[in-house]
Amino acid sequence: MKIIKKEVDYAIRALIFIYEKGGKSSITEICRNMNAPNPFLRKILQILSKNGILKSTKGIGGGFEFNKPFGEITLADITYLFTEKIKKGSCPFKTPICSNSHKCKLKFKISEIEDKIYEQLSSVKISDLWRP
Amino acid sequence: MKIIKKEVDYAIRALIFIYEKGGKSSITEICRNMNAPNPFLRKILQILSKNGILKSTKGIGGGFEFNKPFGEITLADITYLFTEKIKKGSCPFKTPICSNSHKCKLKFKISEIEDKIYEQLSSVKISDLWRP
DNA sequence: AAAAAATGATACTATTTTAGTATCATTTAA
DNA sequence: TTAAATGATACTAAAATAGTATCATTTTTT
Ligand code: FES
Ligand code: FES
Repeated sequence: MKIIKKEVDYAIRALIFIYEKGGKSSITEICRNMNAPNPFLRKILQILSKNGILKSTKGIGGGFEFNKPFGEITLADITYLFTEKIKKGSCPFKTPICSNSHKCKLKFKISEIEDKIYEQLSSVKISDLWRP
Repeated sequence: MKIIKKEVDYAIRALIFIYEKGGKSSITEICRNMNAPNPFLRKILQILSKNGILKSTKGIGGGFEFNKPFGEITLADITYLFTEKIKKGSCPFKTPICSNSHKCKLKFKISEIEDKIYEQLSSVKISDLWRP
């Protein structure tokens, strides 16, 4: 089971790099220092920007900086942006198995499972990964 | 996040069908009654057979039957057969993030997460899905 | 005003994983 | 001996993930 996508991986490294740089950096600079493809990382940081984790400034001297304290960002915050969440109470099968889908316990179990995943991911801060 | 793969989906339906048929059935018969492609289901049930959930008999009148009581088979038992498990203590990132990977907490958190997933899936029996 | 250096938006392509097919071999009952 | 089943395995198709390309917009510097 793959829990961390490539996008989340890059996003986290980029955040750590920006933090090390004193809180602000540009795609070009980040990519020079970590092994990520420039346009891909750009797409990723744009998503972090649109979702309030970073904020961006255009033009010369611009780049990305934190919009939320580094120490408060969790793995869940990042993962959430790149993975589709299961709708509560929707059947995980292509066509429902249960004859009385109304009484089905699995549907809720499945979203409980997802909740647990996020609960765990929420307990890990990006700053916990940085030089532990 | 997708938790139930197509193979798991088909496997569960097939098990329920076999159970309804009195404990034994053949691929041809199962496929006539549920909407799964014959050679794909065959590959799936072969895996259940090799892993002690079903047992098979060849030749005319042959087919698949339970090797383990229907009521004891859990969603975890089936999922387990079709998804690669994370190795305990392996870094979830392409290249490790932590400078001192020895002290890394995330590595273990990630396998804890997987354990929780299986814990939840273990609590759902296939028979729970059958006409709940 | 113009050029340069940054991000924003978005459509396209490649790679990998998941899903499904085809085929030949083996077993067993009629 | 043939038909009806599974075993093994290599191949192909579809979907999801990963990555590229390009043009637009903003901002600073000259
Ligand atoms: S209705 Fe889908 S598993 Fe119960
Ligand atoms: S060593 Fe990989 S996240 Fe810590």
